Amino acid sequence: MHAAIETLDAGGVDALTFRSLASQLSTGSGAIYHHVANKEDLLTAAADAVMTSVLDGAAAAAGADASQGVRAVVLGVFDAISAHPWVGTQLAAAPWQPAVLRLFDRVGAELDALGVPERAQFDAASVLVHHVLGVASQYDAGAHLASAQPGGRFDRSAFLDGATSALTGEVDAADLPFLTRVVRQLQNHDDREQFRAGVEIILVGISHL
Amino acid sequence: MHAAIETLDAGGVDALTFRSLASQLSTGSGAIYHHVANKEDLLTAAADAVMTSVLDGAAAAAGADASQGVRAVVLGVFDAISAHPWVGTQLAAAPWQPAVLRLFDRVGAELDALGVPERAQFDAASVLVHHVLGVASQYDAGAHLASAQPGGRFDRSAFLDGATSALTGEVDAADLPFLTRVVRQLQNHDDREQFRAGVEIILVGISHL
DNA sequence: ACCTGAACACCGTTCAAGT
DNA sequence: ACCTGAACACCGTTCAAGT
Repeated sequence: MHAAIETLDAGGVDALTFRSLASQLSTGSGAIYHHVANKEDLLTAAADAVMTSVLDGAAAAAGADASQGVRAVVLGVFDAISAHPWVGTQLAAAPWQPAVLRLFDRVGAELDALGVPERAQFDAASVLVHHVLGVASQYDAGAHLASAQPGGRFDRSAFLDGATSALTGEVDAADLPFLTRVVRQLQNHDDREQFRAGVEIILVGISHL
Repeated sequence: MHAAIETLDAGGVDALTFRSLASQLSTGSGAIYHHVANKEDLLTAAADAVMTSVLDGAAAAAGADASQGVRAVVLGVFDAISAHPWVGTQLAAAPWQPAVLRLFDRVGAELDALGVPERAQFDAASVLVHHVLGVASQYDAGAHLASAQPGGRFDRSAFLDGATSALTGEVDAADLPFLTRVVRQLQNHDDREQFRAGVEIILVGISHL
């Protein structure tokens, strides 16, 4: 499992094959099936291991301030995904996998400590978790944009630079009037700041429940 | 493209191979590469086609009421994902693909019509889009749970039924105190209602910007 | 009991050869 | 110019054979 996470960190999901993992562990590829049921299981377990360690770390960072607890948890997960982009992909790939459940549970506990009414806790936790997952799913944009791009993708740097063609491939900037207009205020855009702003919007909404 | 969407609707992503698509079109597998660059491109284009048609449909449904515009768009996308689960997977799989950009742009336009201050529109649209994507990424749970499950997944029906083991595989219900406690109020839980509740929470937060 | 690694049944993708 | 479909380079997964 440790070895799998190393490979994933180094080369992403494509780099992790049963053959590569077997040779790294100096064993046969079939031997891995004695420890996991299949590849999906392997990725699920790897993501769960990362999430468990992140949530433990977030506990320490939050300290005694209940109002900062949710923020610490959720930003901790964001930072983990920045460091291990494959985790973001994996969280969004398999529904209700252990890593997501742990996150959900922890967010719910923090909301409880924050004094959110009991009947509203599930909905509230749900929005925060979905926000994290939504951001996570889009997060490896950087990694993808850094390499050569197939058609149909958004080139954010080109967009932000105000290049004539904001989009590569089949989508025309003229079809996206809002993004074209709003992009000017985003010259020094920071993914983490935007994630945080989203969390604050949601927390305001939750505080009115 | 039409043929690809049919195959995806019928059998999901696994059913769509270059060979199956080629035989359905009575051509050679290599011929498809004259129309798309690769498989990712094919899925991106298929999801974009669905999203474009959904957003056009949502325009009609919204009518003249500006305050219902965002809701109509976002619920329309949710319903489309219910009908075509592979779209949810695809939206969360490739970052900033055309389908996501169209959704983002449209949500932004609706927020503008709703009177959200200009400097707040990007953050606001971003939260709503991420919420949709987060929900989308978890949505094909039903499809997966219907079939035989490998370890490590959340069995929601078992959870909701209060079965002794809420989780299959390596995660223990005792590690999830919040979910274990809150699950009782979810006996007649409705995914669409919960999605809607999340949207309302976010809209309240946005209205305070 | 557990590991080995060749073999199987697939993929996506390419490309010489056809039309 | 466009299509064909066999061939290539991989996968995940299985399983008889070893230890």
